[in-house]
Amino acid sequence: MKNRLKVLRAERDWSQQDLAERLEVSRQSVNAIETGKYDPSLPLAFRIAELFGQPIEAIFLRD
Amino acid sequence: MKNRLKVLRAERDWSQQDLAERLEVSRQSVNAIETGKYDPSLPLAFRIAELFGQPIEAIFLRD
DNA sequence: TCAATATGTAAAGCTTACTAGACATGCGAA
DNA sequence: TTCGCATGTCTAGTAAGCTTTACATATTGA
Repeated sequence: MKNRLKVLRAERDWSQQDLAERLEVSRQSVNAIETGKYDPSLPLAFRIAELFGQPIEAIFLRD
Repeated sequence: MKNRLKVLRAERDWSQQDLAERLEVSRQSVNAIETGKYDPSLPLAFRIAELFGQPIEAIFLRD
C-alpha cells in the first residue's frame, strides 16, 4: 500500500515528530509507514484519516 | 473497533467459510474479526471493503 | 562554527494479526 | 437418529505492527 502522509504533512508543515505526537505513536512508526516499511494497523489508519479529515481510501492506496 | 461483517454476510447468505475464501484468509480469521477478537490488517480491511463495495468507514466503526 | 532540528535506519523486545489443526455444539435435512 | 454444515473456541506457531534506544547524516540558524 502507498500513502500520502508525506504530502499531507508537508501541506501542514508538520515534522514526522509532530505527526507522531498527534497520532500518539513513535516517530519511527510514522517514518516506517511513510517510507513503506509497513502498513499501519486499522485503528491507526482510522486515527490518521480522522486527523487529516479524509477517508482512509483517500490517504492509503493499494498498489 | 466494531464491524458489520455478520450483517453483510447475512445479506448475501454467505457462511464464514464462504467469506474467508473470497478474502483468501482462514475461516478462523473471519470468525475472530467478526467476534471482535482482533481487527483486520489495513490491507485486509481494503479487500473486505472492496468485496462489499463500501468504504472501510461504512463497515468498520470505532467504538 | 556550533547547536538544534529533521530524517533515515537498525536492534531487541512486546503485542497483535493470521495460520493450521483440532474439538465441541447446535441445527436442519435425509 | 444420523449426517453434514455452520459457528465458536483453543493451542501453537509465524509474521507484522509498534516501542525504546541509539547512531548517522543533512540542513538551518545564531
